[in-house]
Amino acid sequence: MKLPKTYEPSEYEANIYALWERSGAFTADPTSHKDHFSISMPPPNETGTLSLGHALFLTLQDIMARHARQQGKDVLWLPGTDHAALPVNAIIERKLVEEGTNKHEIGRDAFLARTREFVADSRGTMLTQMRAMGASADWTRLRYTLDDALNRCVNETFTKMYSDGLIYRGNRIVNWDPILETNVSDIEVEYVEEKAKFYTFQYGPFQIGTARPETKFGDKYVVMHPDDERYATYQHGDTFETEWINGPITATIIKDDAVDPKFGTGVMTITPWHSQIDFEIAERHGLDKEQIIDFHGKLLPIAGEFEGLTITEARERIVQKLDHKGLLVKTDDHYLHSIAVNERGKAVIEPQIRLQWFVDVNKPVVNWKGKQRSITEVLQAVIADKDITITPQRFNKIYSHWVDNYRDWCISRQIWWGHRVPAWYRTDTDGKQETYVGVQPPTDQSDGWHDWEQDPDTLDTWFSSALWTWSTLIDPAIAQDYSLSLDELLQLSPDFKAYHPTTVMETGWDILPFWVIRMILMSTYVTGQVPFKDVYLHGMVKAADGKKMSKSRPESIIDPLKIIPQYGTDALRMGLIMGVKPGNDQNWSTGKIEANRNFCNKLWNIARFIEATLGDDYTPEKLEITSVADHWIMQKLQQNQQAIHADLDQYAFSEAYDKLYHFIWDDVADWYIEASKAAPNKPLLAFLLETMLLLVHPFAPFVSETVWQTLGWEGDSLLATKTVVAIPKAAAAKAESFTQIQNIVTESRFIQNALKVSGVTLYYNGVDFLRDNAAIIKRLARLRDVTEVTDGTGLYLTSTSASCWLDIDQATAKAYLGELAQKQTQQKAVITQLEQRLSNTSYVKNAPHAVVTQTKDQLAEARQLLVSLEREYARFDTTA
RNA sequence: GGGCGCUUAGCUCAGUUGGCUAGAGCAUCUCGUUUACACCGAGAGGGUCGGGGGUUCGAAUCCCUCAGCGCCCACCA
Repeated sequence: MKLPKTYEPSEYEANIYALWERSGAFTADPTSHKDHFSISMPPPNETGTLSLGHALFLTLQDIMARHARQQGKDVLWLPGTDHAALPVNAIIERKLVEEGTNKHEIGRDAFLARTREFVADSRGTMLTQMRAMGASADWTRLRYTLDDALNRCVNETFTKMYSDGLIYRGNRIVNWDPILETNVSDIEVEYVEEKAKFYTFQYGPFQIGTARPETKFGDKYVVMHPDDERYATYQHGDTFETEWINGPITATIIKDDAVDPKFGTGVMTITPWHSQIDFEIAERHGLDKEQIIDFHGKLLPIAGEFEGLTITEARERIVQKLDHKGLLVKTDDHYLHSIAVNERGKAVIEPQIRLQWFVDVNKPVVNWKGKQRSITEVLQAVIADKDITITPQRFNKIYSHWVDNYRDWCISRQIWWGHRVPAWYRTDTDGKQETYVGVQPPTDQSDGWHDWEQDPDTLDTWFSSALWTWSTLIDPAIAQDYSLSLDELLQLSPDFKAYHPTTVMETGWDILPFWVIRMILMSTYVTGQVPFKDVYLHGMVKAADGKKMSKSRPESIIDPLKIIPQYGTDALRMGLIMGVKPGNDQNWSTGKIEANRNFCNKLWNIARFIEATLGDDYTPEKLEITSVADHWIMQKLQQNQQAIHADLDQYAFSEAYDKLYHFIWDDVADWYIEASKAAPNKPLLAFLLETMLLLVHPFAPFVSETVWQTLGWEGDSLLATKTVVAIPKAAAAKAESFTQIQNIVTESRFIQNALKVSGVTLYYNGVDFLRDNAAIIKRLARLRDVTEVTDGTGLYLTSTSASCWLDIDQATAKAYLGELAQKQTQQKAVITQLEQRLSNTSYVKNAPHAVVTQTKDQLAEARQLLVSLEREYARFDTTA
């Protein structure tokens, strides 16, 4: 015996993984004549550690990749990491503060050197941990969002979009984080409910409500809905004088339908510099905009005596001052509103107007299928035209909703870690400014002009992530040749030619708007291709109580690296996909992991049994399907293999897993292995094991490969690189006989259990398949014997048409009358139901023929069973 | 305000275009240590599929409605 008694995953996993990687089993070959299959791995944060979310996506993508390899495809699963600009930048800034310095003191170059050092130290951690999950990724093609080639792609794309007018620079209102001192995109902002005070002030003839009096210094426009009857006497453009915080001001009346007449007094003043809505109103009417709060969150000189105070410091004092002036009308202490915070760091967002770079999503300059369209039009078209399908389907709606509400994407960030905006500015001696945008820095020097200076900002991390599917396929060596255009780079890169569009994008539904939509945006624009044909979205793994795993509740976080040594990676993988629907969140449950640890053990022991049965001196023999059990298991094997592959082709992972689990545990272990103990078919057992290992492999690669390697039936061959084997055809009639045997065994067990008897003899009268399988039945039903007789008394079995009975004396058997009566009642109910259905002419007329036939068969079967039951019942009733 | 999802056994969840007596894992109860496995085997109990209405020969599945839970988006002057 080569297989030890128990499977200890931790003793094998690392070695098995090393064996795979060393062998090149995961290395893609773009020159292969096989069909290509490709997945871009969503690049995790390079400084992160493996979470259950990572474990889930690695499992799903690994199943896809391994399944495709088994189907004989050339597979590229391209791994990588993301530079995660904002969080990494924040970590370094915090470290600097802890050291008593800051980024401005040490300067940009030192800051970047410091950051590079930090990420280099931590990047390996994530890569090692991804391997621990068994990920069959092509590590020879590992990419990083800050690779030189990717940086070139970023600059090329930016330049191309700039020249097409898809990227512009403008003064727009942005979500400003005064703590991290950068702006963040709309979708990185989250809202937190907060109870606040809501003040109503007298403002000239009007009353206005606000929760933010500290922004009101510069307010000189009062806005109301044009149809609001209460203010019909006031005309758009009218002015009036009023006393305000720091003395008298002149205010102008503006009519705009952005105002909700039902809210408060239906009148508001606006602060265009610090509110999205106010900004839009100001834009519509060409109004002045003034900055009130600086970029550190402090009040500017316009606040007069309040200058330099923070928002919270100033608020109460301003209210007091207005109160003293008699302008405070009322205060509502129970006002509930949402405040915007940055999801990274949770700092309160202060809208600010800043000169930023934006992607224009509405300009119709993208060439898609021969037409000039806007980005949003292309994004809608790829779904409408089914160039891309999303699983589960319901996310189509969510996708459309996002795209319909897409606003210009602000792509510049005021942090240092990341791809720097490829724009340079210079001024001449008269102060005239010139902008240059290009892949490489401008080199010209002209008299009368100052030197070029690069834009200090970096790009949103998602800008480079959006290029991921194709930028990672560009040959890094070719990318160094700047004489080539971006299009030439793509066309000359073998990986791009072979693997793009990628086959499928597997990721969490939460980053559909951040990433999936933007990859489609960039890929269609730059390459003219969709980035992927299918999108598969998985759900979140939440804590056992159904709430999010959160750093604020450390006890809620499950660390996969603690689960793996305890239960094995395979158990974790299968536990994460068991019973989980695409796009649905799941709650963590150790029970599922345990169940799969047990499943691995079951598989291991099936292998041990087969190994022991074959014996050490076993030499391969020709496969022959002989017994009814053989035919039955081969039929099951064939059906399950087909069904499991079909499920996997449709990304129905939990369905495929469920079939696999029950085939192996119920059919193979509980029936076929047990039957084999009476009469083993060695070549068939060997074939069955090999086929099972192949079926299990995508789900549980470690245990399956460990068994395969330990047995060493084919020398050095790897299970990971084997392809699907054809299953020889079984005879349906013989397989059916085995189900008869199952009925006999099950009923015999049931009766013995119910009557608390054991070691009973089963008699039968002239039934061939019973004669042939007497030993198997005896063993499985734990009978004393299975004997052929011509006649006799006892308790007849009712679940089979075969004539057989258990040798149980009348007195004991009488106790079974109750069971028989109960079964009769059940059976009569079934028959009544079926008869009613068939007597319904509409049913017979309307239901599909197959369904009606099925019903008739069921009825015939049910009647037959009832006859048996009644006969048996009568026999005892009369002899009693 | 708009949208999406969920509500099925004690618990966690499957149930693919409507069609076997609605399933799984865990838990529970009974029996059992037979040399693959106690991380085991055999057997059992347990659900009027959230409530109500409708469509249909037929509804857990489709439609309407109500209730509860969760999430997303917008707004919050």
